[in-house]
Amino acid sequence: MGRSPCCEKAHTNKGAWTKEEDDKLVAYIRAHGEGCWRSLPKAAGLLRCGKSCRLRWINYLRPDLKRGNFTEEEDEIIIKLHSHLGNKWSLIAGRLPGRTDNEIKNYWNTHIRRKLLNRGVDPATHSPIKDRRDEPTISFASNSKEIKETKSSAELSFAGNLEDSADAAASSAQERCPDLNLELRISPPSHQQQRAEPISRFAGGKSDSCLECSLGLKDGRNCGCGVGAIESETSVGYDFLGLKAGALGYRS
DNA sequence: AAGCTTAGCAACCGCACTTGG
DNA sequence: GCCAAGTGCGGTTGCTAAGCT
Repeated sequence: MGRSPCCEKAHTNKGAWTKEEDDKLVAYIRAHGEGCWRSLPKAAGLLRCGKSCRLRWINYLRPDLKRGNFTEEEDEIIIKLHSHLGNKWSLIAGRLPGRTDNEIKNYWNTHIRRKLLNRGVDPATHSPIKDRRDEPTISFASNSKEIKETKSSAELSFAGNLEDSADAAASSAQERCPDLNLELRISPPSHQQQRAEPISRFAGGKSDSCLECSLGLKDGRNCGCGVGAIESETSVGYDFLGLKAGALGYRS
C-alpha cells in the first residue's frame, strides 16, 4: 500500500533557501496564515516541498523567533528540561519562547553536550561520570586545544549548582593529570534512579508528584498525583522554572 | 598561503502520530 | 474499526566558516 510521497520530488528545489523564496513564503503566510502545508508551496508559487516550507517558517522565518546566542539562564533551563524529558526537543522548545526545537537540538549537540562533559556529567543520563580509572577507558581527546577548553569551562561559574560535586571531581582530576581526558568512555549504563532523582527535587521535594505537574505541563487539578492540585490552588500557575504554566510556545 | 580539520547550523529524511472519511 | 492523507518530531546529513598545522 504505502503512503504517497509528500511532494513531487522531481519538481521541487532542495538545499538552501533563497531570499526570493523566503519573501514568497513570508508574504503568503502573512496573507493567508499557516495551514495546509502540502498545498502551500503551489499556492505561494514555490517549488518546494510542503514540509520544507513548514520547516523554513518554523525554524527561521517566524517573526517571534529570538535569534542570537543562548543565555546562561536558557542553558540551564535546557539542561534541566532535558534531564526530565530527554530528547523531546519540541517540548523543551515550548518552554523557551522564541526558540525552536531544531535550534535547541543543534545547540545541545554542539554546546551543551560538551559543557556537561566538561563538568563531569553524562549528557545522556545527567548523572555524574564516575572516575573509573580501574575500568577500560578509551579517550580520543589528547590535544592541547581540548585541554585548554576544559580548563576554561571549569572556571565558569554555574548558577544552578547542578552537579557541583561532579564538577569538582572533574577539575581535581584534571589538575592531577592534565593529560588525562575522561570525556569519551566505553562504560556500562548508569543507574536509572540517579536520573529519576532530580524530579522530586524540582517538585519542591514532593517526591510523589508526577512529572507533568512538576514541569507545569499538566493542570494539577486534572491530574491524579494530587500534588499538582494542591500547588495549583496555592500558586498562580507558574512552574518550577518560573514560566507560566500552559505557555507552551508556538505550537500551542 | 594552502590544505586540512573541526564546529556550527540549516535542511532533509523517514517514521510516528493524528485526523477525517 | 480501517485506511489514507496530512502533519509533527527526532535523527542525520551536508554545507560553510573558522581555526589549526
